[in-house]
Amino acid sequence: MAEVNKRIGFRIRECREEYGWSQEQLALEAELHRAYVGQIERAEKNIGLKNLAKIARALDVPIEYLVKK
Amino acid sequence: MAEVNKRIGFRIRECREEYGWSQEQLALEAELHRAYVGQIERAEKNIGLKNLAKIARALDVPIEYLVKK
DNA sequence: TTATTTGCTACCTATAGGCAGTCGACTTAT
DNA sequence: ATAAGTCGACTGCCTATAGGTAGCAAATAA
Repeated sequence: MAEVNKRIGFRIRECREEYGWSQEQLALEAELHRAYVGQIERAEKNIGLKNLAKIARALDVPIEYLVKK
Repeated sequence: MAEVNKRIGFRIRECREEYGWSQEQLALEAELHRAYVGQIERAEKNIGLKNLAKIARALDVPIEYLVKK
């Protein structure tokens, strides 16, 4: 998967762990499925903007923080 | 389509017009199809990160500029 | 041990990604 | 004027994959 997907996967995991959240808890907050969240963190899916926005909102960070180099 | 898609569609168009580029020229630079670029600008598709990165590179702007509020 | 969490697989369906072609509005050359 | 060219809006269509889920194995913690 593209480098940009690895980057945001890593950032999402980082933020999630700061909260001490499990993937399942994040999934709940973002209204997504836990397995899907895992796939995003592992950069197995090329996430679309809508779901990226959902996750950013759940983590209370701006989208640009997740995508920035 | 989601508000985030409208925002980036507008930003892409803005940047493209600053270059004086047609949708076709941007499509060429970004290695995408002209009709698809039009759909993104009109927020008719929920763009994925990979293609967003392609367009940002073509426009020589950071991705975060396109997604920021 | 037992409970919790994550990794991973296989699978389905909704839609993104991608393309051809038409249309109307403008511009420009003839 | 008008024919030719440019551009963006828009449609319809195909296929690749994102989005979403179930289930189980393998870590991790308690």
